[in-house]
This record gives sequence, structure tokens and C-alpha cells, in this order.
Amino acid sequence: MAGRNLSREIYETLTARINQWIYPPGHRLTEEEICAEFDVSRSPVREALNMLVQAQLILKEERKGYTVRRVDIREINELYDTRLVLELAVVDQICRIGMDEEMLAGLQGRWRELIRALPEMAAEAAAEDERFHETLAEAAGNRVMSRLLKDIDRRIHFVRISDITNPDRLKKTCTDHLELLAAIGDRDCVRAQAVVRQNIEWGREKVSSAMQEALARAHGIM
Amino acid sequence: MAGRNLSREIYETLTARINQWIYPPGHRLTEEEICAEFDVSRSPVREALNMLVQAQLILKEERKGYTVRRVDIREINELYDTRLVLELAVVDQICRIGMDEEMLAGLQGRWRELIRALPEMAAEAAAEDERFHETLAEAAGNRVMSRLLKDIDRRIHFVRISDITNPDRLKKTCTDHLELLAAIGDRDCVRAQAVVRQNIEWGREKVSSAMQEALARAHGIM
DNA sequence: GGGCTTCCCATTGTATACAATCTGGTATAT
DNA sequence: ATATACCAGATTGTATACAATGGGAAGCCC
Repeated sequence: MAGRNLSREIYETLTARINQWIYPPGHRLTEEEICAEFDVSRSPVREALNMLVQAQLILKEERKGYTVRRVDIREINELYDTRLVLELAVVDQICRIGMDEEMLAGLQGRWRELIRALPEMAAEAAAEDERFHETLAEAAGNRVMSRLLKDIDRRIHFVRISDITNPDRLKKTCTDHLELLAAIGDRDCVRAQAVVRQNIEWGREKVSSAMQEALARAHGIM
Repeated sequence: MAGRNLSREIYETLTARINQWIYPPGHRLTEEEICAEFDVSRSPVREALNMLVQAQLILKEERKGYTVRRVDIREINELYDTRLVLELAVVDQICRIGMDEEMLAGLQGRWRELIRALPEMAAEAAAEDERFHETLAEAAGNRVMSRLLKDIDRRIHFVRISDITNPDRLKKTCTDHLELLAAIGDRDCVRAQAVVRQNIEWGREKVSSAMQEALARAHGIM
């Protein structure tokens, strides 16, 4: 069992399951079980679990075991607050230094394309959205913030998924992005920040409903 | 070799060495070597090294090995930028919701005490400073930001150390903190943010000199 | 019957052995 | 002399075996 990266693979799989609530909050994970399923030894499994702990997706209690972290509304709010602060800073910086013309045009073209092709392109738009914010952070020239935003997105991913499955919400996301890009093109910092603020606040309002959806989906599976 | 937490211990020790440039940037670490030194097996060592990778202190190249990360001025600047953004948000939030009277008085008393007792209390003031920013973040009620600030502090720790060894700089830090606390007491958001900005910007200016100091110290040891 | 003790099992922590891969040098052919 | 192929050592990746700890159930005493 060598060659490719086992821990990474296991990590990705488990992450997906946690985000889809196949492993619901509170679910217990044991090393042996995962070994059996993936047919590997405990070494790569332990590393995968460690990664999940680092990603704050599961909780490790020494000599007891691993459990999927319970969702904490307060924490989700804190994550949204933090994301807002960071993204406002990113957008502010971009407006200040200006964005590469070519990159801006590329993003605008892509999102116009996506909005036309909805809802068939829903899955692609979702994936694109994941990268959109990272791209902005990179354009602002701050890789640290980019990474932080990525980590935060990972942790609120299960909430954001519901945005994607909802066509209205997805369309709004697309138009928001286009408006943001327009504001950036105009170097209009105030307007750009307003769009970001509105976009994030709207997402925040959906937290509780998203959690209910996730719960329902989890029960449907089980 | 069981009972206490080996990986944690190893992690802490190695972290200290990296911060003190006992292991300078580019230094190569091998699992076997560390095993031999700490007289443990590779399992806890691997976990410790993984933690260091997560903390962004070392770099791991698959099937090649581990090296202490080279210091990147640009990255340090990005860390300072990010820290500024987060801390401004924290202070803003505290001024908005107000700070617990008792906690505020406690912090003020402590820092007045420390500033009187300088430079003997230098070591304690240093440790206190580490916690000061965390305490603020907690007072703002955002544990996510608190954790992020802590992580950032860890990564620029080797720069901040030079603040501590310099008596003038340390005194300035104390007075800054007292002024910040006063502004918070007055719920004066603008003044509080100005203090934070000034404090962080001043620290940033010391980056290159701090790096030279670290390098000199490292050579002195070797 | 309730509370306490004890033992066993589940689970993680640690150690060691083996496999795969990369690096560098050396020998060989041109 | 140079380039190339190949071999050996170093190093991480993975598997397995053993140790230690914690929790819970069964049994015992009151």
C-alpha cells in the first residue's frame, strides 16, 4: 500500500462525509474502523485524523477517541465575523492598489457566463465560488489572509453548500460577485465593501436554516 | 516511554529552538536524529514534526525531509498586515460593547505595576504581553479571532522577542497598552484604533533589525 | 436494591520492522 | 573528459506488535 498519498485521500473522504453530515455532529470515529474500511494501517489513518483535528472538524480527547465536532451557532457567527473583517480588508486593499486588468476581465467574463448558464452550471458555479474569494485575496497580495479565508471557508462549508443548492441564492451570489467586480474596476472602495458586507450578512442569516437542511439530509441518508 | 505527552514536549522544544535560531532557517531535521536525541520512537516524533508543519515553522517535502522555513520578509509583512486588521476589529468591537469593569481595572493595575518595576520585570512583562492581545480578543467575545491572533503571534514570535530584550521598546509597549486600556475605558474607538495601529506599525519597522539580531544570536551559539 | 469495587475490553499511545523513493557518487562507455 | 547508467545509503511512508489508559459492565458487599 504505497505510492500515492493515503493520509490525504482519507482526509478528503472523511472531510466530505463530515460536511455532508454522513458523519453527523457527535459521531464517533475510531482508528481501527477507518483502517478496516480503507484497508490501510493505523499510521496514515492517524495522520488523516490529526489533519481533521487541525482543521477543527473533529475533536480529539486523549486516550478516549475522536468525535465529529458539534456545531456551535456562536462559533459559526464568530467565523462569519472574522471572514467579514478579513474580506473587507482584502477588498479595501484591492481598490487601493487596483486589480490587474486582465484578471478582472477574466473573472467578469467567467461570472457573466455562469449566470447565463444557470441553473445547469450550478455545480461549476459552486466550485468557482470557492475559488473566487481566494483569488481576490491573492490579488490583494496577501497570501496569509488568503490562507486564513480558505480555512474559514472550509469550516463553514456545510452552511455554504445550501447556498449552492438554492437557485435563487446562487443567482444572487453571481450578481453580487459581478457587482463587486464592477466596483473594484471603478476603484470604488465604499461600494465594494458594501457589497461584501451585504453578501456575507445574507449568508449569515441562512445559518440556522442551513443547519436544518443538513440535519434533514443526514437523516434522509441514515 | 508512556504517560505524558511526548509529541507535545518535542514540539515545544523544537519550536523554541527554531524561534531562537538554534535551528536556523534552512536547517534540516530528520526523524531519526530527533528520535535519538529524545530517546523515543518515530511515531511521536512524526506527530511533533507534523505540528511544526501546521504551525508553518518547518517545511515538509514528501519523501525528502523537513527543513526550517526560510524567513520571508514579504510574509512577515503580510502577517503584520493581517494582525493589524484583526486587532483593529477586536478593539473596535470592545469599544462598541464595552469591557468588563473589573477586567479592565485588573489589566490596568497589572501594567502600571509592570511599568514601575522595569527593567527587572522584563521577563514577566514579555510573558504578559503574549497574553495581553489574547485577552483583548476574548474580551471582544470572538474566540476564532483570538486563536488566529495567537497563531500569528507564534509565527512572528522571533521578531517580537527583540522588543522584549530592548528596554526602551518594552517601556513603550507598556505605555501603549495603558493608553489603549484608557481609550477602551472611555469607549473611544478612534483613539484605541490609533494606538493599535501605531503599536503594530512600530513593531513592523523593527523586522529587519530583529532578523539581524536573531542571526547574530544564532552565530553566537554555533 | 443501591453503591462500591474489580476486572475486562475497547481505544489510543508508543515502539519497531519493512517498503518505497530520492540523492549522491562511482564506474563505465563513448 | 564528459555524460550516462546504476548501485548504495539515507530518509520518509506504511504496516504491525505491544503497552497503557479509561470506561463500562459484572459481581460483591452492605
